[in-house]
Amino acid sequence: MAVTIGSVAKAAGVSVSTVSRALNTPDLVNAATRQRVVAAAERLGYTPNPAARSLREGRTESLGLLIPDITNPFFPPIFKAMQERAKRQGYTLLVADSDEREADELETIAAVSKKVDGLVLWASMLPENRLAELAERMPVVLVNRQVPGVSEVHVSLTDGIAQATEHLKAYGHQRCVFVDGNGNRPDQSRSKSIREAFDAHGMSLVEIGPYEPRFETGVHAAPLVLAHQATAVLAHNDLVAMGVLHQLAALGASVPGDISVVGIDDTLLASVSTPSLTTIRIDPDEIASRAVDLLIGLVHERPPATPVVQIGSRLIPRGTTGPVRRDPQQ
Amino acid sequence: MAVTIGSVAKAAGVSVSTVSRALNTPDLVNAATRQRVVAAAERLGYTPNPAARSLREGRTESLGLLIPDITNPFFPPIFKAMQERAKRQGYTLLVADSDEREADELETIAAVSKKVDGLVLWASMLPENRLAELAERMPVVLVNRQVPGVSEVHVSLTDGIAQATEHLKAYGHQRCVFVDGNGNRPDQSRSKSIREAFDAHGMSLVEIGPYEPRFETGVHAAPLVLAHQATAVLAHNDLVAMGVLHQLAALGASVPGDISVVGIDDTLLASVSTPSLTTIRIDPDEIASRAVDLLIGLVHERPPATPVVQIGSRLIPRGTTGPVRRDPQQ
DNA sequence: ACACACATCAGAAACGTTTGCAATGCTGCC
DNA sequence: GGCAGCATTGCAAACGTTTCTGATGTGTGT
Repeated sequence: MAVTIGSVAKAAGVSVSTVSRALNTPDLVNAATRQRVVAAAERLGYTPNPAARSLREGRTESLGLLIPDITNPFFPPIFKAMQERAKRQGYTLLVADSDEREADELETIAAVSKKVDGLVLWASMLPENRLAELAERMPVVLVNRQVPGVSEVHVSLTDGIAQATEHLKAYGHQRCVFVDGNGNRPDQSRSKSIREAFDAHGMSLVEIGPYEPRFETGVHAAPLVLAHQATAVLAHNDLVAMGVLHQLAALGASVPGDISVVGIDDTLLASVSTPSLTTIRIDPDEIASRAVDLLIGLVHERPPATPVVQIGSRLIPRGTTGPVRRDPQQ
Repeated sequence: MAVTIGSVAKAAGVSVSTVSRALNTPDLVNAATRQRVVAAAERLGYTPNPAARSLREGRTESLGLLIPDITNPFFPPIFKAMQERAKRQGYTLLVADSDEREADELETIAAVSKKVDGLVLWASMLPENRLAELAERMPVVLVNRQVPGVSEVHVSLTDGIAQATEHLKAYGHQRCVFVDGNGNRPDQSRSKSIREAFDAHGMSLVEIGPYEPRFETGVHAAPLVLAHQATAVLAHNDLVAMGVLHQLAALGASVPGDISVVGIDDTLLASVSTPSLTTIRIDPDEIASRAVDLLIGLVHERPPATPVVQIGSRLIPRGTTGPVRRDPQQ
């Protein structure tokens, strides 16, 4: 039924081992026979059975990517870039969505780990010892989660936030609200960077939250921004910023006339909103490349040069930030 | 190194075949030995090697999903639902993004087809004969693409568009622009349904396009809407609608005061826009369930009851539609 | 007591591939 | 002319699993 290496061997009048060599290590076989073999393989439409090859080789030529929620528009471009990057190096990328639940994450890892040669775990919620233990057994690259001894790609918002702070300061803003949407996740670096940047610039920061990073969180935060008499909002991500934007409009506050809004992630949402959203961009291609290359390096037993790779960020000024109103019409 | 069925056998003091039976067909083994086996398996943390199992069984317990562009916010919820549905039936879902290019699609299918038991192809751009040929070789379910003899899930916009038309008519709209963002894809049913619905309600329809389904398409279309003196816009999808919304605001037209806007797909974009976007909803869970169940049926040699499954749609009225202005202030 | 069914388990084959090892024939060198 | 070495190829093992076949023992009915 299916066309195996045996069929090709028979068609070309050689043994299976010769077929295998002709296709994998062409130098080891006579030019004439090689040609017969590839012709036969071509004619029969032969492609090797990956299960058999995996079994023999102990490698699957696949990588796994575990993300909290593919529905968050931040992730699709990253997935796409990783898939592209992996494909160019001969790997298939297997994504799984852990749905933000620790239990699901464990289950998914169990289901997927044997089908791949390595894993990229994005903002894993698993306890540190489990991650360390997993990394013992197979190549693992963490993103936005720090565990001693495990390779990591870390997205640093420091630059982007510094730029956002300067940007707001230049527009005359003094008092800003940060809507923390980190929920109860382990990585607290986002709010920490923000606190430091505002301190450094001598600006006043009101933190509200932490809440879940949802649109409704922004909706909920909007009246608080007005109540705190802030003139600018920095949201945990673009989605939350959209909620703020939406509710500010409903409350009759104009953006950026009355209030400036800054998001984080530069997702599709930011570029399609009205007005378009000033946000802090994290380059998906860069994260994808670094994470995939790091992981493939680990698969090939090439330990990383540095245990943690830093990814930068930068402000993308757009339509939701502007000068603070001199004479606020009450 | 790795823990195989052999390790478990040795640890439990039985043969490999007994281990296999104890885990797969427990009825065939004595209760006492079964318990010893499962205890040993548990203790060693044994999980079967999927490559070996696939090789032996000829099945991979995986399904493939090929979509044009995961970056389109319509797809993530569908992927998520399909993954969930597949998981519950013991399958892993492998997604691949064909990036809207026919060449990539072929290549991706080649790379993925041997790793899965069946494929869901979303809006495939491949020629009919290739699809028919592929469906000969393996279980295939098409979505939004019709090929005789191949199973299909078809999203019908008929209901949703009819509702949208009535909705606009009730608000007094007479003249509407349809922004066709179908590009050069094979499936023309979207524009056809719209034409028919407007004809049936005696409303005037101006079609512009076809363009690619991008935000910029909507931006480009916005002034044309005003030029055509229409009071409503129906966009090919939510993303295009967002472009229209954005540019209408830039042109000083208020929504829904001056112009009403309707999208299609009910993506995240629709719910987070300001004002929130009236759109036609296609239930991702329903498509996902039907497609996955259909495909798994085919994998198990259960031919579908009907060759093509229809999925409905309905209007979700939100903030971008309203009554046409009686006295248009020039 | 004997045949027979049945429960329980071990052994071995098979899935498709790669690769170590050995066999063959040829070349070239002394 | 003989022999070492090399190019070329086939054979067989191995990867981990499932399942077919058969062996062994136990109980049952006559």
